[in-house]
Amino acid sequence: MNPRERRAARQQPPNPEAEPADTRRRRRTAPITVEQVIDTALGVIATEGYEALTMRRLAGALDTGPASLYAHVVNKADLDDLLIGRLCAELDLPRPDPAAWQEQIRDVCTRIRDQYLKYPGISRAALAMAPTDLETIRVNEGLLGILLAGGIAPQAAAWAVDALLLYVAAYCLELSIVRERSAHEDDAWVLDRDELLRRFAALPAATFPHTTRHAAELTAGEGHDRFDFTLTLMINGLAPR
Amino acid sequence: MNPRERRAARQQPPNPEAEPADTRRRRRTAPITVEQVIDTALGVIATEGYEALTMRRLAGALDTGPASLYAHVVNKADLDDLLIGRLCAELDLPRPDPAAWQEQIRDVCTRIRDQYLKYPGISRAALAMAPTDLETIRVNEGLLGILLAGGIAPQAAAWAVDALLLYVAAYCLELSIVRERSAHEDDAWVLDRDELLRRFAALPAATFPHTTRHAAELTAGEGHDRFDFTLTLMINGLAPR
DNA sequence: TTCTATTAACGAACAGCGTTCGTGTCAAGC
DNA sequence: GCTTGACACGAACGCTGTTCGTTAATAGAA
Repeated sequence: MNPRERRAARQQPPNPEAEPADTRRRRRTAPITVEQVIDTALGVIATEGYEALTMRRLAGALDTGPASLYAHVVNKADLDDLLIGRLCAELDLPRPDPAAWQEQIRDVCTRIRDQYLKYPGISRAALAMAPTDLETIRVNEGLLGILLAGGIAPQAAAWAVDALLLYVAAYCLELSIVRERSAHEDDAWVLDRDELLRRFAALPAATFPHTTRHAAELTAGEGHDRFDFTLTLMINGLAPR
Repeated sequence: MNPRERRAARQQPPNPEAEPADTRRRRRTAPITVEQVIDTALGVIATEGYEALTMRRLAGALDTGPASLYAHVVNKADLDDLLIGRLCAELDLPRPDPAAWQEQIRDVCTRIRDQYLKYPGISRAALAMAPTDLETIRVNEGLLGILLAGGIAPQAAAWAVDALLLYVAAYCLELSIVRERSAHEDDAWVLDRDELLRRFAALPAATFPHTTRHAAELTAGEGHDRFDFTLTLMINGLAPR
């Protein structure tokens, strides 16, 4: 079976009459399955980051050569789609509660964020993904349902889902980049907050009055304070006045 | 002079007593300068996209080999910083007007967006950039000034600048990816809006009630409607009630 | 003017990347 | 028992960013 056909088959709604994972024995002690590839890939990403996920590295983790992967996956891009699909599939979504839609939106976005951050850098793949994957649509549907239940107009709700997901992915991507740098960067190029604050304060106050004056605010934010702030921003902007 | 020293020198505030671009002749008819490298790189990106900007391609455009570039640039990452710096330098920022802060924010963000989109894919480099570049700080300062003039509290203003810039970069990155796909993708994998609408509508209504019902809204949006919407969202969330 | 130290430019190479081709090897169906 | 088809895989291709060692040309000193 052509891997392109595999991909096409995957995009169909799940067909219950398909035979379940046949476990025939091949030359290997156990044949490689797509699920196994996804699991291994996520393992590599979790421990070494998305940048480290190469076809060769993944093949090595499966004790085989890179060519073997192409029997299960069309592309690296296709693999990316599979990974994001898996991540989305693991998310469980609340049943929309009209009275608590703001809390629910915040909750789901936080869950997506943490899911992304478990696999550093993977949000880059999320940005580039086709909006046709079933699991992705499921998450979209979940968020959309919450907003609609909250009384948001359909058009606003649809675009807001888009904006929220885009922001979450971008936030995680940026954070992963920063973390990766601070992890395995030999020399400078990476700055902790104190250093950054000092730099801002040391700028010429004539040309950068606000930056020097509010250096503290610019560098403030423990944990996900910035994330929470932006979510509040969008939710507030969305809520009918 | 070591290219790392070059980089360090670049990060200093501009020193007016530095001698201006000496145009000594080397073996080449004209020596390569950093500005020339940046110009050529931007040219490559503008016509072929950021993905096509490799050190070899860039060197080729300068009629030399890839090794020659490393006399002017530490890294590809360093080159990225230079490119974003140049883009920021070309932005002109309005003088903050307390009465029109919302318009001004929208205006500057739109300018940044268009600047990014002129060089497709470059926003990826923007996401990864160190917040120490002078031109980047200049843009930050400009946005911060507008928000402060508008009466936004310093902490909210500082974080809002962050959120806005992050969203703009992510929006442009996503758009560039989609455009690149629709440009040089042989077969499917790219979907126009009609196709997308049809797919949404064709989903099982039992499991995706909102998606099928509001497929039109989900796929709506000419030009930068989504961009404008999200900016409004954030600005509305920011404005004191 | 002549000599030397510095510096940019460059050719060649390295390790690694995604991907493809051809081949080998196994299990199932007639 | 033989054919068929799917899977695994070694080897290779054309890329990538980056480094090394060398060459050529200039700037400043003598």
